[in-house]
Amino acid sequence: MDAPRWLDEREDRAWRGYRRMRRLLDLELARELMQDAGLSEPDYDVLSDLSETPDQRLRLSELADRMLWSRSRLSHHLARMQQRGLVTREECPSDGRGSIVVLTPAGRRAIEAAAPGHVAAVRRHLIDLLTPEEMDALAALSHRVVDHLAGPDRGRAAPTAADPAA
Amino acid sequence: MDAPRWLDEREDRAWRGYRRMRRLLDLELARELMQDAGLSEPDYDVLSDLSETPDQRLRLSELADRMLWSRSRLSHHLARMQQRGLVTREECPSDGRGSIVVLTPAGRRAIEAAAPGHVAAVRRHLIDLLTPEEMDALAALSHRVVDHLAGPDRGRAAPTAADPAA
DNA sequence: ACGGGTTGGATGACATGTCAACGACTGGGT
DNA sequence: ACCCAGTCGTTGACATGTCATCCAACCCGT
Repeated sequence: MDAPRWLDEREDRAWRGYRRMRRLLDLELARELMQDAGLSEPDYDVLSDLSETPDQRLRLSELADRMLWSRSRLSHHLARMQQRGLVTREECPSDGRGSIVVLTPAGRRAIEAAAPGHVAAVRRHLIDLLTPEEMDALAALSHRVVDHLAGPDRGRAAPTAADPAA
Repeated sequence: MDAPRWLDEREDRAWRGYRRMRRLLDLELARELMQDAGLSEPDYDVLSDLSETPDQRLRLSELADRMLWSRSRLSHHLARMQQRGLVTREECPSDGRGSIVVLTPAGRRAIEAAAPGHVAAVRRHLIDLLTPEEMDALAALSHRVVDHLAGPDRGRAAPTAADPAA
């Protein structure tokens, strides 16, 4: 990295804007969600993913993969959610090590109560501010970035340079 | 919120893509930054903001405002960075309560060593993947979202509905 | 069926962030 | 000069996330 190619003004605008949006949008959405529904964003995401599933249940690692969380983090977080009665764990019949996360009725009620308000907030602070072209651009660009990050190494080590593993 | 207007497919693509990008991009940039320079992203941001300033020094609250951090968070974080010798605190001559955060030579060296690699990573994983149109769209859209969030209440309480404070 | 390597998940120690006080200081009104 | 509401920064308690490690159960070649 001898000649560092800095960001020009246009690139800088995009990068700084992205980061500021990221931070402010998150703060606001988290604030409203907590205030209106008593859920944190991580709570919401767990409940949301579970509720989208046919039986309201998922293997812990399957859920972790979908959410891009470490198993450890999910395990800790589920412990807290379990204490609040939002989810339970069941043994996995097909794999003695595994555990299955299940949405409780209270958990279902919580996500159903929270969802409309949360979606409205997402609209109010983001979606409804975008032109159709921007919406598509954001979708296209983000998916490209995601594919680029997921592609080269399938979620493993750094792909920077010569890699002795062929 | 009687008739919850859910996200249609196009909106959903944008929203999910954004969130996935957010997460993956962060993980990767943080990982590389830590590996290459031994800095966390928060470390980098603090050093970066300080180094952009004329005298390499800023009032704590000024820095906190720029970064959109709470004073408390910044105070804690500075304590850790101070222990590593990256910054120091000085008394503020004009305000007896205030404290001034100063970049140390070691801190300057750290940011100068880290910056080229970090910028390169930002390019590699984001900037260089965008078309010029997407770059401008991202800048425009993010700034609009930021203005919208900063506007109605100047970083104060919820702007949701009727507010008794006129 | 056994043994070695791998995976799923839990756990404890620790790093980090949030929130609610608190004490020090300021500045404006009297 | 003095009060006093508001601001600055720090602090401690707590919530959350990360990392290394552990154990049990799995897979697979023998």
